[in-house]
Amino acid sequence: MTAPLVTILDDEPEIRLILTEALAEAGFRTQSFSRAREFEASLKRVTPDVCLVDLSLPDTDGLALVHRLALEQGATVIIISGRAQVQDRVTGLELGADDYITKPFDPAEVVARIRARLRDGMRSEVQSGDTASFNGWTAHFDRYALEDESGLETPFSHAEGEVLRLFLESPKRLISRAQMQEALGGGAGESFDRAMDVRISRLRTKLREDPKNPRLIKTIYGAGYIFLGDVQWR
Amino acid sequence: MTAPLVTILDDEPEIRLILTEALAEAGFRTQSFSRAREFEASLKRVTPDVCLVDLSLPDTDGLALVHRLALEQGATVIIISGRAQVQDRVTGLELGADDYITKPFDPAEVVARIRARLRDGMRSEVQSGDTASFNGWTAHFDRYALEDESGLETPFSHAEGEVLRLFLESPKRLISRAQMQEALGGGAGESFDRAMDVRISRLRTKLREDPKNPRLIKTIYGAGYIFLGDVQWR
DNA sequence: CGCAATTCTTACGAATTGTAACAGGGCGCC
DNA sequence: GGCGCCCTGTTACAATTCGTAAGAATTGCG
Repeated sequence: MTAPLVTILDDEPEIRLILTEALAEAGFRTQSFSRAREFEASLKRVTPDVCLVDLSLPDTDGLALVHRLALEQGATVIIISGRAQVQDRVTGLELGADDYITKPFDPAEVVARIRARLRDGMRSEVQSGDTASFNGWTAHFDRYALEDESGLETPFSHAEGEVLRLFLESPKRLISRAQMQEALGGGAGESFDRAMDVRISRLRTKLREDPKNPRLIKTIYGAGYIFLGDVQWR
Repeated sequence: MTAPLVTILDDEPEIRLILTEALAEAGFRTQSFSRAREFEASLKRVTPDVCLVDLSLPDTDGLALVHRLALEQGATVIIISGRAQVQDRVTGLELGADDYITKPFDPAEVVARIRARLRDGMRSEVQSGDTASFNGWTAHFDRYALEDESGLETPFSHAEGEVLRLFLESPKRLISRAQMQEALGGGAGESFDRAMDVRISRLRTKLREDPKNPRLIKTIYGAGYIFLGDVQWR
């Protein structure tokens, strides 16, 4: 699995530098161009996963280029432009761009928007199943199974998975009972909240927690629960 | 081909009105909600093509909702928020949102961004072949047969094919019973939903699933079904 | 009309989940 | 520390949901 390739087309060297650095740090491969000519030539050799394109180029009509790229070539195009009028953005998007970012921009947001576009492509492809690892365990939410250190899998149910997901989404943070109830069953009906205790109890058994000394799911008396453990989503 | 369905979740009536009008004019069907609860309930019946979600909701944590929608349900989510800080936008996008629009917004831009997201979805649906492969199997919908790894073919019926096609069109995504009934039987009569169970049961037999440990068609108790398996249409 | 294939309905057993009851332990108060 | 009250954990049981077998109804075809 190679890193996604992002190409940058902008005539300002400073912008190219900022973007190249930010993207490299985010784990992407990059190629940058200052002229549309060179950029289009390179497309004949490789197909980038995302193209960042500045509209105000000296040697071509940016919008026409975007149109060729997006609608004819089927590439994923993000426009980066100094023109911030709504009308500019609308026409850019209507012409086939997948996103439109205005200068000045924050590199972190550019990275986040690129990731969003890459996710889109994934969705139809191999779709990275959402799994998370923590302290020797691996939770496979796609197939509802908890994987041991040794690879042994224990299935968990939907209700258990909801609780587990909630914990893994905010580890090392106190989660109050009310929050939990709201996030899960839809706390409208004040059905006895003991259901939650049971869910957690069952989850603890599957995680093989020592009742006397829970290491992962800790109870904060009178406040809620807290999930310890170093979570890493994949 | 029916118009794409866009749902709006925002607690301000004025915003809902503006968006509903703009979207209707642009040719979309719309549904709007003021509470997250009602919104999530509706998701069990229909799957919108795009969800517009306001983050600052009175009755739930907007970010958690977005995460559930985007990663768990695989929905296309556009956040509309009053919080305009870069950090807010980045976390929103990282959590799975497909776009992030800040208030105040121009309806025309919202429409353009929705169209961009819909284009994305189309891109992968170009696959119009009537054959799909997954995990060693090949389904030939043109001649109603399921092909083995070894080339052995098992015929399947029309009803079985409908279910299989539904699964293969949205793999690795939860499909609620209601959605399934809508897609199949055409929600007419409230015929006893056991019919669906039977269809799925028969399909499972043809796929030689182990009843105790199904690998492809998984049941989510109280929620629906999910089809695992890496699908590729030809 | 008869036959066969398909599909639905019915029925009952199995799995999951919520509810209730009881046991254990923390925390304040004396 | 000891006593009670309240919060939490666990177990048992009931309600709901689901799987599948078998018979009934439907459809299609000759």
